[in-house]
Amino acid sequence: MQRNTRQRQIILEELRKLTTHPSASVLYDIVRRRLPRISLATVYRNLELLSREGVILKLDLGCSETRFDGTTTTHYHIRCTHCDRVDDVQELRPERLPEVPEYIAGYEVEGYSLEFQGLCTACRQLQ
Amino acid sequence: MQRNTRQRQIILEELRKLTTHPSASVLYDIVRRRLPRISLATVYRNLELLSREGVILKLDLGCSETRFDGTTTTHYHIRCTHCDRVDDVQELRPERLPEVPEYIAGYEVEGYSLEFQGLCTACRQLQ
DNA sequence: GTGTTTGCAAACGTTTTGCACAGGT
DNA sequence: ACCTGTGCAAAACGTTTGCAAACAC
Repeated sequence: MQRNTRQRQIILEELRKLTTHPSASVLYDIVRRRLPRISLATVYRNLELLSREGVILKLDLGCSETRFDGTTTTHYHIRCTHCDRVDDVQELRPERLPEVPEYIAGYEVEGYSLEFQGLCTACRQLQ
Repeated sequence: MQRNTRQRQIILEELRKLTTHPSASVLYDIVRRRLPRISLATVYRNLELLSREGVILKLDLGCSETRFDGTTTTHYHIRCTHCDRVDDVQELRPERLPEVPEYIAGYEVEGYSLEFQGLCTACRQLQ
């Protein structure tokens, strides 16, 4: 049976406050303000557990660190190729989403991931 | 000015022989049969250089290792969630590919990545 | 009380780097 | 001759693990 620890509560609470799709270590720095003795391993373990349970989303975008999303409703992301900022994509017309055949190349298809890349407003101004 | 070394030639040649989208270390093991003294760092450096030049493709799929593709023509991939095998996707109707607006969420869009996941034939039979 | 979760430190797997030497042009 | 590229070893990086103590239930 799974337990409701203070660490897990606060990790989820702080993740849900953010729209920035933080990495484990960014979230660790934030959570540490409320739980100064928490360890990075605890953050990793809870993010793993919460995403395995479908409470949060683990985002494997093209950047070095895995990012996390407190929302699990289907939506897409765009990542800045310059600063690795990640934002939600709202303006996708659903009729222009990929078709998902039951089988592709002999595989039984389970799903797909779609991620946009671009230059964010801030980085565009630096160019 | 860039040089045409034997290591670089053979790395590219062996990558292009494969349709398996190998990781750096898998390709290293193959290249080593022809160049026994080559180092893994050289393989990494050349794969990085070749992909930066647009000669090959660096695939950041959801698995632990980066995979490489000797082909740069636009196509998509499907990865087995069980064994991490990666195959090319042929059967995508282009009218059901994502639309790419010029701007999304304030970003100047550069492109997108689309990857399918599923169970390959071999892994399906083990279930 | 039991069994899950924690903090810590150490290990892990992948990728990158510093450096002196080798080799392409 | 120059200066890019190599092999090697070590470091870096993000993440996971083993363990004894702490804590939720």
